[in-house]
Amino acid sequence: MNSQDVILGLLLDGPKTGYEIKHLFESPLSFFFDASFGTIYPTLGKLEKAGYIVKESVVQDNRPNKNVYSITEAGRERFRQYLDSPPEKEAYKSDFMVRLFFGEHQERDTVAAWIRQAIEQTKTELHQLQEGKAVWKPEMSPSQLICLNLGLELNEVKIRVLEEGLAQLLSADQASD
Amino acid sequence: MNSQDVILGLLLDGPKTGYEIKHLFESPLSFFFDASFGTIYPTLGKLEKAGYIVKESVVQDNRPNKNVYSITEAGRERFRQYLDSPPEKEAYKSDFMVRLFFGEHQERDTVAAWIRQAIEQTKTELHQLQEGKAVWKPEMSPSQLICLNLGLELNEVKIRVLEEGLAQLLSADQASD
DNA sequence: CAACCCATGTAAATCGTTACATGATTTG
DNA sequence: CAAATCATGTAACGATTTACATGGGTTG
Repeated sequence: MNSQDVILGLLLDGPKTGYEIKHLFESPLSFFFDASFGTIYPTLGKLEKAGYIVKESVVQDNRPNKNVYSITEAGRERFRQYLDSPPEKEAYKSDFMVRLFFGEHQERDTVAAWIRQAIEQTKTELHQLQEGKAVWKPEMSPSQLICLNLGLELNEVKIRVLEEGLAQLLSADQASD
Repeated sequence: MNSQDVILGLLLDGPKTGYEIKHLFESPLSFFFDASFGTIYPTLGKLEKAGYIVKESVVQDNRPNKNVYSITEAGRERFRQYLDSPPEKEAYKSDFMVRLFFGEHQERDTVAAWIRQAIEQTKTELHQLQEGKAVWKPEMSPSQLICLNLGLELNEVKIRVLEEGLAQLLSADQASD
């Protein structure tokens, strides 16, 4: 899976500009995949050259002109091929967790501060997802709802496990208190 | 955070070869970060050139010679700088979830099959982590235990949410039955 | 004797981020 | 009038994966 596959998937729903695609990454999808303009525009170029999408230039008044891309039959076929390929292994890459993994080399209070900060940040993200759910829910497919729910619950468990871990860390050894 | 930071962190505990480092990625750490030989060896080379680690060649009988790397004071300082830098955003990149996100364009039974497979795979990973926990637990630091617990619980929720989602998906519309 | 473990490395290819570059219009 | 929105793109750089390349020793 790469940006080509995801962008083709997004275009299944209808023609879009690169700018609009970027905005679609501010949905539950962003929890599992994200792309910047620096990826989106070159990818659209590649997909067009390969014949998977076609560009239509739209001249606008009072706005910059835009390029609207539509998926072709070749593009749909390419997307089907992606779905036929074996799914890649999941990768939960977490800088914070790596730091925590090396926590034994730090002061207990330093690690505790890291964890508290991670909890706060996760709570913020959870609230954003919860607000997002209220907004997006009506237009989401059942499948997408599962994605959103997973994002929500993953954050909830993370908060719970970190809170429990913090408590254990602080009770385990009282040396510096 | 990149492989340099993680490898320095691993060497805080004592000198290691590239081969041994690779094996350390078969621990709870692999849940949050992984690296292949193609990353490890060039990274060790860079770290050595930068003076963050030093190499000692060890000649062995009946085995290929090995290069044992130790962290230097400059390396420890570099690791401290990494810890002082702001943690990067987490990235839960999931091919399966992306596919699920586009599930509305597939047959309901196809999506259900995807979900069932994901549940099975997650259960397998969960069991492996549980077995690993029994093995590693005695030698793990409190911080590392939090990492492991998070890995465990994240998998558990994922299974629960997918099972619930599957049930809803199948009950929501009975059209094809 | 096949398979696996030990052990190190290189090269090509792919992929992606960040920063740069531009510029009109609308909104507070 | 500053900031945000709309809108597209390029270039440099960095990171990583996969495959290739080698080869002796041990174990079942």
